[in-house]
Parts: sequence; C-alpha cells; structure tokens
Amino acid sequence: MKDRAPVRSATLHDVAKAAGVSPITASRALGRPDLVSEKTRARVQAAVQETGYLPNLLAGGLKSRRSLMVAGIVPALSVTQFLPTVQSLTTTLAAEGYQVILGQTAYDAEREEAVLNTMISRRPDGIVVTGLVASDRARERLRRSGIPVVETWDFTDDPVDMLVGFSHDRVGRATGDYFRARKWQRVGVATGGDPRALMRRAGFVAALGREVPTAVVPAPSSLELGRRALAELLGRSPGIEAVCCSSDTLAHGVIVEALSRGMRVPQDLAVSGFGDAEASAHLLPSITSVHVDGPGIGRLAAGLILARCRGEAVARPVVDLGFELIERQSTAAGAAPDAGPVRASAKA
Amino acid sequence: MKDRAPVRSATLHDVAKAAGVSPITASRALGRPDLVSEKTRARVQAAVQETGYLPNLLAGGLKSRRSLMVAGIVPALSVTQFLPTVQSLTTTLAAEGYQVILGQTAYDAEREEAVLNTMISRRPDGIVVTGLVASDRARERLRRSGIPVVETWDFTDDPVDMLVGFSHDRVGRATGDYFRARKWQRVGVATGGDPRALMRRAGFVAALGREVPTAVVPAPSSLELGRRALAELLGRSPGIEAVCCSSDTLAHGVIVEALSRGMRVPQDLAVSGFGDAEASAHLLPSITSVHVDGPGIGRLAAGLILARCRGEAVARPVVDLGFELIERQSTAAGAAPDAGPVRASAKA
DNA sequence: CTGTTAGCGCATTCAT
DNA sequence: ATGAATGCGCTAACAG
Repeated sequence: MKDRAPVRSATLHDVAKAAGVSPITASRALGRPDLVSEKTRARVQAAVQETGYLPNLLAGGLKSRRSLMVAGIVPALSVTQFLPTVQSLTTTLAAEGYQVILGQTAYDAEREEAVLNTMISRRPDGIVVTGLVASDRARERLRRSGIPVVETWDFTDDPVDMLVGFSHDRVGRATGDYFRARKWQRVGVATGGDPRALMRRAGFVAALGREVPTAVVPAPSSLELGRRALAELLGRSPGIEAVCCSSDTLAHGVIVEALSRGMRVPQDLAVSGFGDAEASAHLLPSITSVHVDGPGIGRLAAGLILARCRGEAVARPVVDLGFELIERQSTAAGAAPDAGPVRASAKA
Repeated sequence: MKDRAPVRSATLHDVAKAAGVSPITASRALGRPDLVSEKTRARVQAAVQETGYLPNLLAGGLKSRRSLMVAGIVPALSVTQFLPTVQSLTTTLAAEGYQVILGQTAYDAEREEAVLNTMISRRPDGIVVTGLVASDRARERLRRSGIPVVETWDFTDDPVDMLVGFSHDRVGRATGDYFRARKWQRVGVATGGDPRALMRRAGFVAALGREVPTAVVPAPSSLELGRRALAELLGRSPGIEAVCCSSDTLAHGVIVEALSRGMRVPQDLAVSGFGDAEASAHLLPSITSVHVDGPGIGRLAAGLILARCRGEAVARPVVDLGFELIERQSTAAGAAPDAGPVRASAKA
C-alpha cells in the first residue's frame, strides 16, 4: 500500500465530461436537482459514482459565500458544562449539512479575540459563543463582519447579535433565597474563578444579605478541586453547615471530602451545585443543583443561525431560557432522603 | 444597531492598494514575512490595521491546497473518554494555526462514511479518527484522497494510514490476569456495547479462561447505566464478588449501586474500570482503572499530521502507547485503603 | 526583493 | 432545461 498516487481528485469538470454535460449542469444536478431533467440527473449521478467525485467545499464556499461551517467557541472542551450544548449544536447543524469548527479561549480575552479572528477568516455562516464575547474589539469586529453570532449561557441587554441564555445573577439569587429559607447560619461558597461563576456567587451573596467565606478554585473545576475547596473552607470556618458550589463537579468533590472526614451529608453539611450534571441525580447523596437546558441552548442557537442563513427574519433573537433549582438529597431537610425532588423554576 | 451595512470586507487587494504594493507582495508580507523587506512589511501591516483586513482562508486554501483545518471524528462528544484527546489535538494544532472541525459518527458505520465524505469535501490537511475506520468504502476513499489520516485509541496491523493507540485485547487480558491473580470466584462484567469495550471484554474472558455473567449497556455509558448494570448482574448472579467495567463512569455507577444496597466496596464487591477518569483517583473508594494517555494521543496525532503537512518523512507512523493498570481502593486487597497504588504497565 | 500571469474549483449572472 | 462567460480571493510559478 505504498503507491499513494498523487491523483488529482475528480472535479466537477470531470463529472460533467463523464456525463456528457456542461460543468454547470452537473453542478445543478447535485445542488438544485429540481432545475434539471430526470435523465440528466441520473447521468450525472452515475458519473459521480464512476469518478468518485467529492465536491470541493472550499471552492463552492468561496463562490457562493456559504461555507456550511459554523464556529463553536468554548473556554475549553474540558468544561463539561458546555458539552451537551456543543453536542446538540453539532448534531442539529449536521442534519442541515453544516459542520462545527471548534475554538478554545481558555477564559482569556486575548485568546478569544485571536480565535474569533481566525474563525472570521474562515467565513463561517455563523458563530456560536459560550458566554458573552469579552473583548470589545472582537465584538466590534463580529458586528462588522455581518456573520450571524449567537452568544449563549449568559444574558445581557446588549448582545453582539443574537443570544440564548439565562441570567447568572438570578441563578445566584435563587440559590441564595433557597439557602436563606433553609436558615443555615454558617454558609460557605466553593466556586470556580470564571466570570459567570463569580456572577452567580455575587447574586448568592446579595440574596443572603451578607458576605460568606469563599474558596475560589481555578476553572475548569474538578472533583479534586472540590475536595480541596472544602478543606480550605473548613480550615477557615470550622462550623460551616452548608456550601454552595459553582458546579456539580465541585459539589461532588465537596461531598466526597465531607464524607471522608466522617461528616454526614446533608445532616452535618448541606451542599448544592450548578448545572445538573448527568450523574447528580444518581449519586449518593444525590446533588441539589440548578438545571439548565444545555442541549436546548445548542438547538436554539443552531436554529437561529439556520434561520438567518435562509434569510428569514428572526422573531426572537434574544431568548432567556431560565433555569430550575432542583432540590435533592444533598440539601434535603427531613430524614426523607427519597422524597421526590422539590422544584423551583425561574424564567424571564 | 440596526444598520448592518453589507460592507464587502476588505480583501488583500484593498490592503495592497492602501500599502502601495502589488497584491502578491501584500500576501507575502503576511504569509512569508522573511521574503519581504522590512519597510514593505511595515507598510503592509499598517494597511492591514487601516483596512481591518482579515484573510479569506477559503480562497487561500483553494489556491494553496492547505486549508489549515484538521477533521476530528468522534462517536459522540459526550463520550468523555475522548475529550482529553480532542482537547489536546485542538490545542496542539491551534498553536500552528490549524483548526479542528468536528464530526460525530454515533458508532454507526454509515454515519461514519457520510461524515468522512463531508470532511474530505472540505479538503482538510489531516483527519484524526477515534477508533479504526469501520467502513471499507470509507477506508478506500480515505486512502485515495491522499489526506493524512491518524486512527487512534485502537490498534491494527493494517491502518488506513497512521495510528496512535493501543490494544484493547491486551487491556482486557491484563485486567483478566489481575482478576485471576486476585482469585475472585464469582466475577461479572458491566460493559458498554461499543466495539472496543467488547474487545476488552473478550480479552478479559480469554485471560480468565471462562465465561462470565455480563451486563451490556448502550454507549455512551453513564453513572445511571452503571447502577442498572449492577442491579442486573446481582439479579442474575447474586453471589458476585467482583465486577470489571468498561469505563470508570460505569464503575462509579456500580459502586454507588453497591453502596446503596449496603454492600462494602471492595470487601463485599471489588470493582474495576477503564480510562482513569479525572475523578477516579479522588472518589471514595478510589477506582482501580486502566490508565491511557488521552492527551498524549491527541498530541502525537497532531504531530504526525503536522509532520506530513511539512513534507517530513514520518519515522514511526504507527505508535502503540500502551496502558497501565492502576490499582486503587475499589479492588484493594487488605484493609489498607490508603496504600499507594500498585502499578502494572503493559506496552508493545 | 518585487511584480505579472494564471489559475485553484465552483456557482452566479445572463443568455439561449 | 441547458450553456457561456465570469470572477469569488488568494497564491504558485515564473519572471524581472
């Protein structure tokens, strides 16, 4: 298998020749079959098989100004929070012939700007960003590029273009209200250092009406960081009764650390998370969390982009998907760990 | 902000005019600065700023036959096993100006073929596949495309092109040998239904020298499926002492289910996983697992592609990265749960 | 070191 | 329903 012939792959020209038609007819037979007679279509199809033709999307995109690509920007792929969104974005778009091209910003505005510039250079038909675009220069550039942009997983009154998300301040307040209602006196926070997590914390503190001991860990969060965060909190405030975490991963780590120290959860320490990870409902104890419709965000973002590509007017370019606090065992009140989850939702 | 002017974005032509040079000189000033005088370079740079120029990579790629894209194919983004690989692939390539374009096969050979065809249509400079390419037609097409291909996370003597991975049969055998050495009599398997997991199971059974009760769950695996798998196994073989799982996620679910039934792990039930997930070392009990260098796979795959792009001869186009069985608390022998991990590695 | 010429492969005019 | 001409924006090859 060493003979890798540098065979110039078949072009539409070759297909047309094989089918005995002009290149443009071949092009139409493939792209707009309705504009071509049935016979011609069949002949072109046969020629495609024969030549092993695969279209060159670079060339097609250059001419048609539709690259059939959508850029998907995340802080890092390892931030599992966004995976369901990227997954459903990719799947929804793939069904329409679009592919997702991936960019990572590492929570860094400069990297973000560089990544977005590179993406714009590829002339994608849309750009989906997790979070808001931080760099002002990038925002301006995106606006002027004319490319449909969807910011996600956050909320603002002044998006670059379109938006599908929810308010982190509100999430924090809802969680704070819940903590206040439960009357825990000694409360702590374990949070990632990213902007959205810090916004949730701010909302939480505002709702509680007082500052709380806080352990900040670098993003992306991990189980290990959760364990460390609790160790740190316990070191600083030994009598702590409840911890609000910026992700279910951190919450899980906090719980593991608590159990490893012989504490009972929730009796000795109540713990809440954010994101409603797949595992959270099935752990022991199950984790109280804030549910966000990650796949829905991806699906809606894809829909907005596709609508714009089709030239349709987008009715609601800014969507607040809200969230839902799901109470589970990790903050359960009585000794009824198997009680059905209490739900408290909050939308726009 | 409604005045989205359909401003044709600046082209190299505009930059050249602004800089008072020919387009090709502008092109060189940006792409091969060494070929251009310092003065010219500065003038072009200034013109770029002035015009807000962003290159059109579609056009550049069409002409130069270097798209600066690499296709990354996974079964699904939600298979967390591959995330570190995709992440390091993306990061390594980004450092050289390449972006990753994502494809999902859903463990389906037809989808895989379709996805690969689409990818080839984009003329990527490389294709990285997790697993081996299943479809023969796709294999043939890839070979003839001349695009560098790296298959990963598996092993074969007849790769499409290049390969970075390890033998799942060997992983299964190593785990089986370990189980045999531990002399557990009643052993079970909880496994995902994907081909590689089943290969590991086959190796495991071969090493044990006897069939074992097996619960097969659909991929991708989840904590919940792990819980169900143990429930199923216990229903069929109540006296089971040890369970070999096809992923740490399943293993975690098995452990949670066991604990929820009042069983002690590992005293009443020993559990092993695969993949050495980030959390596995930090759980209670920590999970015995098979470590694989996921990020390394991505890095090496990127390196192979980049080497090919530079026209370098690739010394070792087939790399067996091996694996390492890491013994942790979930299969610990004595009552020394904090004993350092016993490691048993196995390479080519 | 810089410029001229000539496409890359396709799809959008406009014609027939 | 089909075709001819043209150019998308850029860069390889050659010239100077």
